[in-house]
Amino acid sequence: MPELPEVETIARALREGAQHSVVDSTITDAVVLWERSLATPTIQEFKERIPGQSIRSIGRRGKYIVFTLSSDTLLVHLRMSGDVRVEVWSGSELTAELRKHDRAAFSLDNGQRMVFEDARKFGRIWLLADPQEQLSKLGPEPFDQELTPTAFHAMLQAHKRQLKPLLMDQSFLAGLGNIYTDESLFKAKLHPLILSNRVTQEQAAHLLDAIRSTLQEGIHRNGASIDWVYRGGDFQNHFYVYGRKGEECQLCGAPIERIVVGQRGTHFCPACQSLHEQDSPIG
DNA sequence: CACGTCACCTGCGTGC
DNA sequence: TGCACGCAGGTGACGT
Repeated sequence: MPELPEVETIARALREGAQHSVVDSTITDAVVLWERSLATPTIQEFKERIPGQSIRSIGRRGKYIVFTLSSDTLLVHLRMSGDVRVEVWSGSELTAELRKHDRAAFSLDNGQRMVFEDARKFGRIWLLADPQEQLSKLGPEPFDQELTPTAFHAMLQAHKRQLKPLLMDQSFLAGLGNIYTDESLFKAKLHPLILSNRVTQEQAAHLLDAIRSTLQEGIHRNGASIDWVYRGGDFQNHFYVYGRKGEECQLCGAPIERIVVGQRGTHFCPACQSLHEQDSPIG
């Protein structure tokens, strides 16, 4: 479950905790069950450095969950199918009663264990002395106060790229994925293939508003839960275009179209999000 | 610089 | 039922 609102929801759950927060607990041991889930360092070094470090805080940057530990920073990226759960742990073998898709587990000194599960094995974990090693590659947070409509317009002007792939580029803006990009573009009434440098100041302001309100609603609804990747979110019941190919646009009644952009299914209303000649890659 | 393609993975729904 | 196929919330490495 991996766009900004889902990651934010998971980070919040870990921070606030249904039973006990994992914040302020100390990690006593770690086990990695799928080697490639650990991006860095080596498993051996990981197992040496982790024990004894306490979890000082849990945050989010882009789609990364950021665990600030006493000495290092633990980053978790869920990619397509990752999730992090916390459960009561008897204190027996750390690998006891783990599930089929569990890729790493951390025992805590508060009677719980934290488990990274990831069916598709695309997710990654980093243990870094300096998290900026990874995070500095990211563009601004969508809710950053310094990201003004004018600044956003300037960012769009600085590129000549199709709007949707640009918005999904994490070095341009951090946090949007396939679903929230489609929903944001619909709300802003912008075609996914418009060239970024053709977006006007006014359109850029509307787009920034649309991105923020869409993400905000996603967070408010605890993210979206789709297929077998479920986390209790509700936003999937409020999509305007995503997964609605052939259904009537809720604003104008035209059938929602699905095209492929950058290998990703892309959903939009051809009437509300028209590709005017002056905006088109050709025109 | 921008874009297309493939790779990394497993699971699920659909249609024959 | 079996099986092939297409699809899936992401990203990174390549080639053009």
